[in-house]
Amino acid sequence: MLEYTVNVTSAYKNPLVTVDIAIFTVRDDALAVLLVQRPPSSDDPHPGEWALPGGFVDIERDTDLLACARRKLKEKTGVVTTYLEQVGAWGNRKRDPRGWSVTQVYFALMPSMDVELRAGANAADVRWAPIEDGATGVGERLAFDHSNLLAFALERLRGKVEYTSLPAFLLPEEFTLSELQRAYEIVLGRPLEKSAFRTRVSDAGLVEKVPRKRRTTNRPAQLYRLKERAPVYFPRTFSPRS
Amino acid sequence: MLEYTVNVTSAYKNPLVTVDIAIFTVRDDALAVLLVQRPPSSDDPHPGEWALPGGFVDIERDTDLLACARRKLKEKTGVVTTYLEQVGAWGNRKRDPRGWSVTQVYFALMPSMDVELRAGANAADVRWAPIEDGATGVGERLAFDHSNLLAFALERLRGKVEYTSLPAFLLPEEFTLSELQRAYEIVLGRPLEKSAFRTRVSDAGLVEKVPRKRRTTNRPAQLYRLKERAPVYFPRTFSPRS
DNA sequence: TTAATAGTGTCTTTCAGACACTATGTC
DNA sequence: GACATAGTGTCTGAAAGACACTATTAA
Repeated sequence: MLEYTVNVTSAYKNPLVTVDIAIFTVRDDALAVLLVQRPPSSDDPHPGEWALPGGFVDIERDTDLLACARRKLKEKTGVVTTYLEQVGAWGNRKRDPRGWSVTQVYFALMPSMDVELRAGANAADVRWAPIEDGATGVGERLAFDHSNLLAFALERLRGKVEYTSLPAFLLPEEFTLSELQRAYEIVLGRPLEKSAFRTRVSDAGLVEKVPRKRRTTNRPAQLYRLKERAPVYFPRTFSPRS
Repeated sequence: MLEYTVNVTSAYKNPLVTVDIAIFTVRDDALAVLLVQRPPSSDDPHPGEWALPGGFVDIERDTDLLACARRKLKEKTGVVTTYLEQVGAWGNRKRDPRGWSVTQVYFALMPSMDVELRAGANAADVRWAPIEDGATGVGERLAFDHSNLLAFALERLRGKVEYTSLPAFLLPEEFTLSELQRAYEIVLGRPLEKSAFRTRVSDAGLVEKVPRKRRTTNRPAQLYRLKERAPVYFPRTFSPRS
């Protein structure tokens, strides 16, 4: 019988591994990110400060990294099916006072109506924090290096919005094209031209009509839903960057 | 009967953390990736098999993840300054028989002339393995899940080549525009149109002339070098994908 | 009828694709 | 001069930007 006995020193020298998630939604006509407040007085670092939801990988419960991220997402929001994407990993000796640690950062997109916030264990409070147009984060400094992690997640999100259908995942299942355009504008922080936007969306085959209309105080708007669950990539970005 | 006892690290409930690197270069007019052979008989898993270079994060020596990747790169190739980018992280219970493990995958680009291969500790042999046009990896199956990791690294590389200057990092410091175009074609696996390519490169301000020419058996070609160390992003992809 | 938003058509601009053309070296 | 590769010019087509225009409902 062959044993792979990992020696104890090696185990000690292994970094800590966490998963942190930037959960985005659109609320009050603005992009918002979910924050949790760390327990006010405890042995954990940064008591009482606000942070991205996350925590240690549990090698008993989590079969893989994505499952770990989904578990944490569900614990805070109750939401299971949503868009979830890995942003990157940040690891060094100093980011966590408990030792050399690596965090796997994800971002999630969801319609705000789906969400029932739950503080749950390990969190004193939960809230949506708005992100100002063009800002790289929320108004306050977050625990650990989470302000930086949020800035990276935002940068990735804004970058991909230029050429993908990601903002559709911020909306409820059925939406009008004006609502979709508004979601793009909120994430990008700049207005888009209506005609070009609609041609682009329809050329990409992103959405399909549903036999309903949104009725307000004026002309009703056709409702659509996503044709595919997966994101769609457009042939070009919205406006050349250079 | 071969049995992997439940590893000691489980007791600490923390995953193992490794860094693996897909090091790419252009050799013999083809894209190639660096492989290392695992020691033929040892207590380590997958003896004698070929794998991407990598290994455990050393929390004593490595100040952060990038430093860890640079250390491993230098150990195998002697190269210090090169393009290095994080591709993503893969972690689950089964990928390493020693226990729940997470690997941070990077890819590196370098001119082949810079490289002096070194097997070093922990590796029986080192070699460049060519990647066929359009293939998702090398001809053989790699140790662990490294065939998958390589496929992801390749996908990322090919994707970014559509709209960035990355192939320039596969070339020596001075190069002709034809050589640059060839590097793009090798990575993309398809021919590009000369005129469009040159307009694009010059519009992007990617390169600058050096006062030398490459002399062969016909008209000499102007030599160029990168204007910036950092990659340049083009306003559009080479050819629309949809 | 008016207000308000939904939705379309047309012209322009930008840039890649195709391809022919000229330029400049070696032999 | 022949040949080979370097390098340019011109036309076309695809898709975004700008902006005016029409359509449809509630009140």
